Amino acid sequence: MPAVKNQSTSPNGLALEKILSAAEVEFSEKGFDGAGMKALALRAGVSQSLLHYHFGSKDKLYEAVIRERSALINEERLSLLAQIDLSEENAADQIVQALVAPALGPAGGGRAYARIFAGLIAGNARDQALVKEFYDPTAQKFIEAIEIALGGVDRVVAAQVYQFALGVLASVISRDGRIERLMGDASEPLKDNALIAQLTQFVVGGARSIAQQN
Amino acid sequence: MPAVKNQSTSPNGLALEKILSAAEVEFSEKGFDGAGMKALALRAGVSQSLLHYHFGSKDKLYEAVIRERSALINEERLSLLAQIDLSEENAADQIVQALVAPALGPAGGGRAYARIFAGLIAGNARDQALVKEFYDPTAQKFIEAIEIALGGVDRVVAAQVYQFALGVLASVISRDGRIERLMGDASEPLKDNALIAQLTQFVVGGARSIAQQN
DNA sequence: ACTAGTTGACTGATCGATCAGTCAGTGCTA
DNA sequence: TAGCACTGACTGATCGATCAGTCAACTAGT
Repeated sequence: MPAVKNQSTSPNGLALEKILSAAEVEFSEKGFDGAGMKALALRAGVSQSLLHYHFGSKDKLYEAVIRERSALINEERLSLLAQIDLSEENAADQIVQALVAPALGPAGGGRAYARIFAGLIAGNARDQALVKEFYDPTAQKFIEAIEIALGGVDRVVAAQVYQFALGVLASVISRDGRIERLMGDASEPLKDNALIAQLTQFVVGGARSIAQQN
Repeated sequence: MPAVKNQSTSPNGLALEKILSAAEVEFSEKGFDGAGMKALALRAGVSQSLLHYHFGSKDKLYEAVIRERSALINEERLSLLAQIDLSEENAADQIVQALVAPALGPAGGGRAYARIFAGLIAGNARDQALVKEFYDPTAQKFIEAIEIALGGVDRVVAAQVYQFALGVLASVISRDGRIERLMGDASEPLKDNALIAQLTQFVVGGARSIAQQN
């Protein structure tokens, strides 16, 4: 059992990547407990044994999926965050977009992110541990930026705003057709950039509303 | 198999209620797939067979849990909503509180609600069907109220605001200790009423920000 | 008032299916 | 021939569900 090895390098056409992407879909659709190693292997087009050969256990495979996706998202988030001039007028808007866009964009793998959200909200212990390890460091950076962009608000307020913003993101990340249902007949929901713009408007508006009364 | 029968009446010390409350806890902690009928029966202090005797299947039992809890929450929400004068200045604040407070309060059974959120965000088909049946009608009423309270905004905007508000609620409903972690050392998170107040401030601020630019 | 018949709540045993995980062995490459 | 990727056959455990059957409570007939 070579454990995980082969992190992301290699020019190979190995089965590792097939497994990882199949696992991401499977876990996203069924959740950790709902997903089965047999079905997962079938989707990846490899034997079930190979999953254990490469990753050792179901838990490890799940962790590998989260690790891989979080690395992509965090990289893009921090890259966008670094380009922001926090003294600018609309710094807060840029911060929110840096937080939100990577999760919704092509590199985002919204499905895996949705899974993490689901696990968190449900209070699942496994996902909590993964979030702490893979997402907390980046979250800290964003909270510090929010402190400044909002005019030097308290850290408690900034953390609260960050939490709220994630909640709004979570509400958008699952495209389940409910919003269309609730809007009724002829209306169409916002798409992509327009949705991100409105989301940002909402979060920044809410944040400023909180900030100015504290 | 008497199916569900005994909806809520009866002065009995029957096992039905023990099963339902045990199921609510079990499903909340482990999710639908993670929860086991054996463990659930053990927690309720009855035989595993009795679960099938009363509810027929695991799916039906899950549905019964959601139905019971959603009835309580919807009742309280609609009751609070009916008391609001939509022409008042702070009608929007009252609407948000009417939406949020029942889910966080004692009658709310925040755990079960968190589960529903989790399923929705994860895109689970089963939970989507339940939400459509048990939560959509109340949601429609709230969206109509938001339309008016925000000064006659478009229905699309009102629905979007409702969705955002639910997301913020979801971010708060799971007390998993992350917010404390992100705040750092000495700080303490908001509790109960103060939290609801800040949540409301955020949502209404965000909603107004969206409304006035459309 | 006693009993036979009926019902409903509930249980222990057990079902086939499926679960994650193991292992000996095969083929390919260096 | 040594090492690596990979597979098929397999295991014990656990899953949700079904079964026949027990037991107390209630009703009806005499």
